[in-house]
Amino acid sequence: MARGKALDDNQLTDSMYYILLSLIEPLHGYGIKQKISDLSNGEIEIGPASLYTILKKLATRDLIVLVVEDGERRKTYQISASGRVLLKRDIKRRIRMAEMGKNVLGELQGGSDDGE
Amino acid sequence: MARGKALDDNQLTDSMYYILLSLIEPLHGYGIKQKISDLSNGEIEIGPASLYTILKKLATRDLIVLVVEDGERRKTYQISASGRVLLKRDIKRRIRMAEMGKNVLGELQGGSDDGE
DNA sequence: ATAGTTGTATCATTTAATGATATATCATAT
DNA sequence: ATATGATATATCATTAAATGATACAACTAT
Repeated sequence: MARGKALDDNQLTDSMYYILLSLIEPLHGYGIKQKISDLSNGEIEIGPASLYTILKKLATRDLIVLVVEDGERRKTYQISASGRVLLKRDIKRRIRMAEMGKNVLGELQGGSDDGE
Repeated sequence: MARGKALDDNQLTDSMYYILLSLIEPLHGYGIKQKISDLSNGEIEIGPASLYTILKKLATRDLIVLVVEDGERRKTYQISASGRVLLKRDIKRRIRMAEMGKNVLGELQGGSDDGE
């Protein structure tokens, strides 16, 4: 996605989505990386560049807040109230998109091919 | 999304997803624009720059094929077999992502707040 | 004829994400 | 003690995706 669509349109990129989901509970950067890997069965691996870049961006937008439990070494974040609202909205958007896909495909194919 | 992740990882960006969905039936560029607006209840509007850029990219990747029914003025495309496979895979991916979101949120909230 | 819609196309720009790289701490085995 | 690997954060330059702006032509209805 480009051109600031992500937040201008109140949409989340996949990476932001995963990170916000991970921050439902307080967690620090490296923990997020691991949680995302967990949640996705190792399917998604987010590197440090993406992680800390996005973390900073989300904090600037007040979608997450710094909790700073561990003083120095770790920076613990958590999703904010507005972040939670945006996240829920995005889950619904994603459901709508997937349903749309199933409908369009379902309309002209009984089944089979790649398996439903 | 950046760094060629979209197709290297066999993932579709939102825009590519919408366009591929529209091309389940043969359609030309401008028709795609309208169909996407239709499918999304006017929620998504894709401009010419995005549309023709992505169309070209999808054709290069053989995810869509040029049908050229209308000789000159219109260029009619349709999704290819491999495009259909990729599309189905992506629908499943999107379902998984949304389910993941619902689960994470569901785990620690009875309901309410922004609605289910 | 002229205004609006249909239709395709490209260029420069903006944003997002990543690879590479750097640095420091902590735990554990040798 | 010290070397190795995991934990932890951070930035820079680069690559890729999407878009705004713009251009141009044909068709349609007034």
